[in-house]
Amino acid sequence: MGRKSIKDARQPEIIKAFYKIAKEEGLENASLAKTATLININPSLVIHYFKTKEHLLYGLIEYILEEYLRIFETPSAYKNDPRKKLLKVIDNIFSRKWNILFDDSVSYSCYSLAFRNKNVKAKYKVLLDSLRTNLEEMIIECNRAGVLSVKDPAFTADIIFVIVDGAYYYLSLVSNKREYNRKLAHYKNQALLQLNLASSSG
Amino acid sequence: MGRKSIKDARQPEIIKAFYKIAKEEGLENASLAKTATLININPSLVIHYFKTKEHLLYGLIEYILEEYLRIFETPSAYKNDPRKKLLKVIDNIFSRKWNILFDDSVSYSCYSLAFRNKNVKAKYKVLLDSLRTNLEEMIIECNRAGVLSVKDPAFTADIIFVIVDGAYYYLSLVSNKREYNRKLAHYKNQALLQLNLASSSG
Amino acid sequence: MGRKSIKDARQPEIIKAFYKIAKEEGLENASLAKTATLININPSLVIHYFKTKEHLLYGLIEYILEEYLRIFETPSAYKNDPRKKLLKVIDNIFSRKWNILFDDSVSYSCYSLAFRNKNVKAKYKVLLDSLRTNLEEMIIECNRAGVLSVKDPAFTADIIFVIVDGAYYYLSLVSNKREYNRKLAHYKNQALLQLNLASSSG
Amino acid sequence: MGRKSIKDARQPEIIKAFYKIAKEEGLENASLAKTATLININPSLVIHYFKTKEHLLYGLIEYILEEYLRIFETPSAYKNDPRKKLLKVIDNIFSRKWNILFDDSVSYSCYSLAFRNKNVKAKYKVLLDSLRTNLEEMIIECNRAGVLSVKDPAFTADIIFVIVDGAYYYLSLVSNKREYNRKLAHYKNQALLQLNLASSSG
DNA sequence: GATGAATGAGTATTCATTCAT
DNA sequence: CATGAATGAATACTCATTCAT
Repeated sequence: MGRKSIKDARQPEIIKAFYKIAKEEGLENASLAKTATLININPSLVIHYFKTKEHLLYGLIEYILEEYLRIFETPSAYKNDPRKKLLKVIDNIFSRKWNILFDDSVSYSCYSLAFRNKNVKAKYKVLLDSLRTNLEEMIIECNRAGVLSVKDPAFTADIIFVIVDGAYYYLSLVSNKREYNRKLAHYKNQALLQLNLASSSG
Repeated sequence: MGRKSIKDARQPEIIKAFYKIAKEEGLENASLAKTATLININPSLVIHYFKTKEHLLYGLIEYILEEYLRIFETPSAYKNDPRKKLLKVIDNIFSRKWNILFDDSVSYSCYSLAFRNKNVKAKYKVLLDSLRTNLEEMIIECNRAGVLSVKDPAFTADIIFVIVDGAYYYLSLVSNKREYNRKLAHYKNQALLQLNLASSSG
Repeated sequence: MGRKSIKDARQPEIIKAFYKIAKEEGLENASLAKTATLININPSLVIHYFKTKEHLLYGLIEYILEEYLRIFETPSAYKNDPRKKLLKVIDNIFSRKWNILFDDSVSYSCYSLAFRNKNVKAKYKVLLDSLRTNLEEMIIECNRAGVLSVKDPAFTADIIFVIVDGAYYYLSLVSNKREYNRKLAHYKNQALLQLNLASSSG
Repeated sequence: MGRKSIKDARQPEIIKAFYKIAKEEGLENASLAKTATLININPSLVIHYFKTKEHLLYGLIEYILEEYLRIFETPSAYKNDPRKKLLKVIDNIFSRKWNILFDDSVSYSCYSLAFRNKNVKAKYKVLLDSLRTNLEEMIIECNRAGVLSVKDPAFTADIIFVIVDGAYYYLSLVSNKREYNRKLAHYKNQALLQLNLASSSG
């Protein structure tokens, strides 16, 4: 029944190339032609796989959002220790690691599309809610295990991510490494405060 | 100094037109041609006043940042009442009013440019610092007047704006009005908590 | 001769789809891709059956020309009455029925190709001559049966189709139904005049 | 007040170039790029003068239709001789001269657009009506001068153009020169018959 | 018979910009 | 100050077609 489809391999390849261009030159300057050139294919092949640039963009957004969720990846050794797991996630969030993922113009450019595109808006809402729900569940687990006693896990998870998003909004502008780290520690402490886990200082 | 030059009148006119287009179609789709058409002038005239599109963009960013600072406008009647003034500003920030100013794709698109453009990055840093400093001074004034006793006004101002920025990052995606208002109230309360001014709940 | 090949079924299906697209969007905008999409097949399959787009176009033209000749279809009851048959054909020609077949952009677009393509030109010449010869034979039959006495049947048939083609060239532009019908009646009468069969008026 | 516009010179230049390409390669293959190349300008300059290809097409159609009306041009010496003028126009119409103007794929391609474009349809209707009205007036003048006594000048003018249009529809397919001329003479005679001016034969 | 991969040329149009007037 | 001429590069996308499976 016809030639074998290699969509599963090609589509991510193209999306990643598109992402790379967008990172380097800005989403607004990322074009089908540049993307195709990067991976040595014909521009019309990009269209073949995504129909329109818009669909490629949706592909990119989905890719980015999936990456975001990897923040919850923790060592399997922590499986039975909800407290360790939670702290590890908090560490992940307030590490340069996530920052690298998060801290680029592409995600803000994509986000800005949400204001004019319901599809994009919905995708981002799902992501931000997923982040919150995942964290909430981790808090609940800690409560259940008796290692934490947070009154309103849902709101707590919410406010933590509010702090995270607001924090990086500011930190993205900070070039000075010392200032960056000091601020980051402060913000992290505020997050831990919400869990009654803050260090004495801050 | 004589008569005002036409330049002084034309430049803001063009910037506002550019902003309007950017709001409606996205910054990435805002062009000199569209801008010129909107105010019935020749595209060359836009170049005449701004040299390049990049300079027009800087004009837009400055315009937006100036608008941000209007959040601190309070009735002159409050002049001698630092507490009232502070609360009014908090009200402003957590009102739909500021949201309308803030809550559009243009500011995020401009912000995203900061990652690739040091000039833009610097401008945004100055703005975010100004917001924080202004608020910090208001807190200090309240402390001095004895109506507040905040230990670290600088950090408090900082964290309040972190909450604000994170709050709107989430709220921009919320279409449901009730959910929106409930969340907004929560976030506002968190800000007031930082000032030891929160209502009992939250 | 055994089982019909799929080719015999597929080719007309494709031609009809191509025709439909051409009707709706104009021949110049009809593509293999759109044709294939319409009948849910792969564009390559169209090429498989027609080798090139040009051949598909020839198929379309042949299809259209065949449709034209259906104007001579008359009820079998008229078989032995040449006068009735002739009048029926004249009726067919000057009815909306033929118009619907004839009155679309596709036939004129195809016709226009005759100027640059000898193949197309020849096909159209054969058609127009066939139309004339068929009518001529009907007139001769009427002459022979004594119900008509037309001196030059060949030229009469010719001039009748000249009137028909010229008539629809004008009528295709007439939107007003009353004007359309009045003109059509006039032109029909002119055709009948050529056969000495016109109504008193006109 | 700015640079002098040369639209009046450029637009017709571009239209003629577009027409030339359309004649040679067919309207459906005439592109902005080819047009620009022909007259050594940049494709975007064509857009500068016509905004869209559609508008260029309208320009072309108007140009063609204006050319059509030149069929009524007669030597000024005939000014006071309506009979001579009328016969001259009939001569014009049934000469190769008009044929050259009329007899190409472009006019039929343009005409075919009328079926999907009200604008084009209206333009063609105006032209065909103008042709008829002009001829009608010439007949009336002849009647008044006593050199003709045509009962229904309007319908007579109409039917003459019906014959003309139908005639060229057939003749465009005739390659054989002798056949072409014989037919043309026949058709012309039919037109003259409508004016009671036909030669004895026919 | 039928599909999907892949190409390369082509399309109209938009864009920022320069320069002449 | 302001317009219009002109350019050249870039854009997303469509197209017919070839070839592998």
